[in-house]
Amino acid sequence: MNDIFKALNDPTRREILELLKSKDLAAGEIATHFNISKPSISHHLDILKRADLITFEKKGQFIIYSVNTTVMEDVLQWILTFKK
Amino acid sequence: MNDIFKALNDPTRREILELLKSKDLAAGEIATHFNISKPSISHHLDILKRADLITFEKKGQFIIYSVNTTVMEDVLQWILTFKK
DNA sequence: TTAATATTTAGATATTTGTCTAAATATATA
DNA sequence: TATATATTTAGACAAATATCTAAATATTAA
Repeated sequence: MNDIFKALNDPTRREILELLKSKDLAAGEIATHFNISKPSISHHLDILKRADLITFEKKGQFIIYSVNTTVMEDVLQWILTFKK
Repeated sequence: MNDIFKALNDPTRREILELLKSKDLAAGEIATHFNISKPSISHHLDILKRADLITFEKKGQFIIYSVNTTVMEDVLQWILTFKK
């Protein structure tokens, strides 16, 4: 849970998740959406990976990333405990 | 939204919210639940306040804090956009 | 008014974080 | 094999963060 909130606590990472919401993308394609270097994006992807918020699959020389909605469920449940 | 995720990205602050979920509490009462100095707790409360995740009311020399569930709704909606 | 209690503000410091460039690794293509 | 492309890893650095102690502010009670 700590890793998840940590991962969500960055606008770039949240935007990456929004991008992946509509379409799986390669790391490079993700990077082109931001004015940030590829190594930095790679680092953000790593943090999202550690939080299990994204999954990836190697396709030749590309690495395709997808959002993992099952982890979102955990956050959802936590939030819901505050609704009365 | 940035302020909310920032506020949620700390185990102490999340625990403060959980405490307030069951009962409104004074700043000092909140502080006794942690092995952290009162000024540090005050700082955490300030961050939660800025995110509008808690509200407060002055009662004599005490300041009573409550969780604000309406802001939780915003996070909830954001998370829900990932559920298909 | 003076002393005690509750809380915050100020200032300092060590740790964490986001970013960069340069280099390394892996795969595909000529 | 040699070269180009895709991505990550390593290392450095500035900015943000969580914590502390000491001091300031506000309220209550003697």
